[in-house]
Amino acid sequence: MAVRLKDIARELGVSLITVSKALRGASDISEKTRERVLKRIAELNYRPNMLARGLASGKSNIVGLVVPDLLHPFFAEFAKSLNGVLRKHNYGLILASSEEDPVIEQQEIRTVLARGVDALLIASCQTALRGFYGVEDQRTPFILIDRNFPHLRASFVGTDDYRAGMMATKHLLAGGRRRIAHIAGPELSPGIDRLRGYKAALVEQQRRVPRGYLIANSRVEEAGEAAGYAGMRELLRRKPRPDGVFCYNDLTAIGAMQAAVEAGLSIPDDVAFVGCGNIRYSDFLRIPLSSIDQSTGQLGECAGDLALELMRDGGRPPQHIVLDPRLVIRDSSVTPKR
Amino acid sequence: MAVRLKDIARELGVSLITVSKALRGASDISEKTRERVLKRIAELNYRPNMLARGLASGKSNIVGLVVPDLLHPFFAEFAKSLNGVLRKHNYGLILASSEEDPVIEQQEIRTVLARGVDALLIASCQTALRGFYGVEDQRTPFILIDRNFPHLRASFVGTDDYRAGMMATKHLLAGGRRRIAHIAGPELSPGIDRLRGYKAALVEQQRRVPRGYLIANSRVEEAGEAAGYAGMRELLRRKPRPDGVFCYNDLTAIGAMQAAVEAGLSIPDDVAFVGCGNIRYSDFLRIPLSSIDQSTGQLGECAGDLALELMRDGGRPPQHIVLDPRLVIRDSSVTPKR
DNA sequence: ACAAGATACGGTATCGCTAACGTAGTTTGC
DNA sequence: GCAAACTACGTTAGCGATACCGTATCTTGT
Repeated sequence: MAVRLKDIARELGVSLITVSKALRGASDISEKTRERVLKRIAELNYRPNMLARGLASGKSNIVGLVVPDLLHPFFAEFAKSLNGVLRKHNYGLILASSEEDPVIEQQEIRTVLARGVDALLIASCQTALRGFYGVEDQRTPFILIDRNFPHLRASFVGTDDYRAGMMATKHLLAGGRRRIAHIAGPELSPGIDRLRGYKAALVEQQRRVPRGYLIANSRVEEAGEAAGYAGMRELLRRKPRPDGVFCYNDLTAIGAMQAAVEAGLSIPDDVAFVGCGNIRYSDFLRIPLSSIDQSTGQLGECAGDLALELMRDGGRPPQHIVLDPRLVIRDSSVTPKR
Repeated sequence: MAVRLKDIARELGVSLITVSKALRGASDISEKTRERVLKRIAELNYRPNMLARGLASGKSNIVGLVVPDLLHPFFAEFAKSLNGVLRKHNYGLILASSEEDPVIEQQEIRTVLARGVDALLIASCQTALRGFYGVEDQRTPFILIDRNFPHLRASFVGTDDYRAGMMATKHLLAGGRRRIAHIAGPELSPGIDRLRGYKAALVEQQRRVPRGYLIANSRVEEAGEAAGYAGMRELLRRKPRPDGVFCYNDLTAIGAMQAAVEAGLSIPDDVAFVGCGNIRYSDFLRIPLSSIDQSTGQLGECAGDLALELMRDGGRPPQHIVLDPRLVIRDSSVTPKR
């Protein structure tokens, strides 16, 4: 097998302990011995067995991430930047996907915890808080990402979705739209809060939230385009039809725009669209999509930093990090200047 | 801390070994005892400590995946479907990203191996084979994905990129294009093979590979759009300018099309495009993009299955799994019927 | 000159689990 | 009726590292 501390120790005529200490930069070791050991360690390309170290020290140097769908650009980007932060601090990342299924999610959480992760990040798809029994009573610090549970005393890193919904809707109002619809997301905090923001923006401008202009999206996020397409088809049957649509996310918006174009409408003249998430491709779509940017990369970094903090000091009280969304205006909501 | 085997054993008045055996379904245990143990295990919501199990058994039940960029839809989808296969067999996934940097890649490979993964999947960004010293001489089985090293005796799962390049180019030829350019990818097997396929298709039709129609892409893949944009700008300066472009991948194609549109050209009438990878958004672009589909999800499954095989039987010789690409025709290469 | 502290190193006992035998007690074959 | 085989369970030794404490040697202050 691989080289072990014991081998190096014997070779160098010192004890295993001394090698271990040199490796970890302990203070009670002479400069000379340390160098001698480190030199040999480098030559042999030795790497400590992290399983053994984890078992002995109680620290695995691994963080667990449970997301509903890796393919979704939001989670992919989040995972990427989280990973970047962790790598710099010598933490590994163990990844699990729940496929938007609360049952799978619970299993995954259990197995990830059994692997002894030092912290757990979860974008949960539990609609009931109960799913979190078993995470709470672990010692392992955990952080909710993107999707919050207001009544759970836990750390959270995510977007101010209420403001996101409000900004999007206000933007449509400012563009002179009067009949603004919303294709909503699943009943988790982002969907709920964006919807609240949408409603609040309308109310603030003394408008009633129009009946029938609100499409509840029962499907999972994964089928974003299909849900958006179906939602828009429904909206197109309304009389009068909406002249602006705020969509739960960009995938939904893409599907919705597709339906509008197929119905012979012109975007944004007949109907304007705003999405959320500002995915990389928004700029290159048939009609470039206005969207709410969530600074996804930054969210990943924040979550990583917070995880590192919590691992250093487990007693720290839960923290909430909520980033402000930013509106990115493109052709789908504003007639391009000519 | 958590419940341990020892606790359950004491509680039930049996030995720790008996509990361990019941848990793992060993044969030398009575049906009665097994049930009694399993019942208690379920009640206590016990999960074995995987670090300890890994250390003792030499099997961690974890697979490592090293990719150049998680954000790239290809790798995101690959990781997703791989994860699906692994989950069904109770394997975890530890993820590392090299950010297209050979040095980081080597570090990540080392740390992942140090974590005792049972198998390692790598989409390598090493241009020199040397980067693979240290992986080879490990006992851990490993599989190259997407990017192959022809001279390395290793398992590989990926696309037939030569055929991909050939199919794309032939499709352009069949559409009556006569001046076909190629914006190439990095000098790794997919880029090299797609280029070879492109050349072979031209030669087969008795055409010379036109000088100046081949754009070498020195940048990393991540900057796909920018590279495509820059590449196309260069192609637009050629006289005569190309009437068809095969782009290394879809992101490159998106950037290239952007440049063409900005130059006032009409797609596909003035110039046709074919990409590769068939990303989810190809259908919704300004001009829907013809592309070579790589069955990415299936690749992930194949890689997962192969990894499981290799872990079961380490002595098995390296296997090559090469899936056939499939052409998906959209507006960017064919004038839509009216 | 000698107790007290600092310095550098090592021994022992885990961490939670599994592998590989051991060993009672029961069944079986002829 | 007794060795051989089978059944069900237990004992012992690790896996490769760390934590915690012990100890020999060297400084130091007064």
